Amino acid sequence: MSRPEVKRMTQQRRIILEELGKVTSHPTADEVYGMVRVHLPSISLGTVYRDLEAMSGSGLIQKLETCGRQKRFDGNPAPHHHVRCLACGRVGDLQTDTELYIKADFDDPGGYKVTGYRMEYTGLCPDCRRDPLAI
Amino acid sequence: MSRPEVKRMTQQRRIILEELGKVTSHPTADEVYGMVRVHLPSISLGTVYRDLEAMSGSGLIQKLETCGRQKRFDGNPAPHHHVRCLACGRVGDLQTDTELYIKADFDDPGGYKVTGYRMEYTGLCPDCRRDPLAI
DNA sequence: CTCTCAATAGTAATGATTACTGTTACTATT
DNA sequence: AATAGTAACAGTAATCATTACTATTGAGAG
Ligand SMILES: [Mn+2]
Ligand SMILES: [Mn+2]
Ligand SMILES: [Zn+2]
Ligand SMILES: [Zn+2]
Repeated sequence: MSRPEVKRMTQQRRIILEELGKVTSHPTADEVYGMVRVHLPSISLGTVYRDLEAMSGSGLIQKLETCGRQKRFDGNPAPHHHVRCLACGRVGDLQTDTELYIKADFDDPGGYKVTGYRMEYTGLCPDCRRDPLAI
Repeated sequence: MSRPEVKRMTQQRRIILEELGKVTSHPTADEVYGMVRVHLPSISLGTVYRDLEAMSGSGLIQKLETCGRQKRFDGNPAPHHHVRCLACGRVGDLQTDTELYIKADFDDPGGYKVTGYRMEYTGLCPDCRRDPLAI
């Protein structure tokens, strides 16, 4: 439960940040690895993981813990909502005007202190809409 | 993306169901394995995984895909909300009266068809409230 | 420019889950 | 009751994402 932070802006971090800024696709660590390797062929996958973790800890990017197997990352650090495609796992941005007035910060009779919530919309991405395979 | 279902109520499934009904703790597959082994020492962990998957597919139990590393299981198939402790990962039931009127089933300009949402409250469990270690 | 230690590449290890494989045991039918 | 068909089983190997380790490099403060 530690929070690594960015102390030095290395080549690796600068390029990861740059590449993440170019897309709106919320890539996985592995996908970021592929994008960055084009410009820095010797980068290690471990570095990508470590840097993504550190930069999200510092608020430069977002780590999306969508309820899939893999974590996804977002170059846009501003808070906003996301939809996850139930068929292929892709994640998209969602600008919903529906205000979420969810009563967080309350005591539950069960004894839990509720301080927040995590919300994720689900649905179908453009591609899977027209070809709805087994979901 | 297949959905295995229960066609035969075996010893293994009956006992898993029984043990899951005794607790309100939302155990992981591994914890269920421990509970069931007391009554059925020769059961295999793979069987526990398969049966939990099959019985949640059939609606006999719930699979909670809380955004932690491990899946958790709930003997209560009725829909209700959950809190996850940010310190230890434990999951509790939450009876919140706050009605969630979230506009699902709409089209996003991004092209996604939004059909639902997944919601999870976060906070601190009774134990971690009084001893707030590094979160 | 020099020094320090944060960060790196490369690789091994971990941990949860899933797949495989030969065997067992429900269930329906002769 | 014996037979057949096949769902489910135990045991084990494999997968996959992620994290840890270790010797080496380089960012950036002074
Ligand atoms: Mn986003
Ligand atoms: Mn529950
Ligand atoms: Zn899709
Ligand atoms: Zn706790």
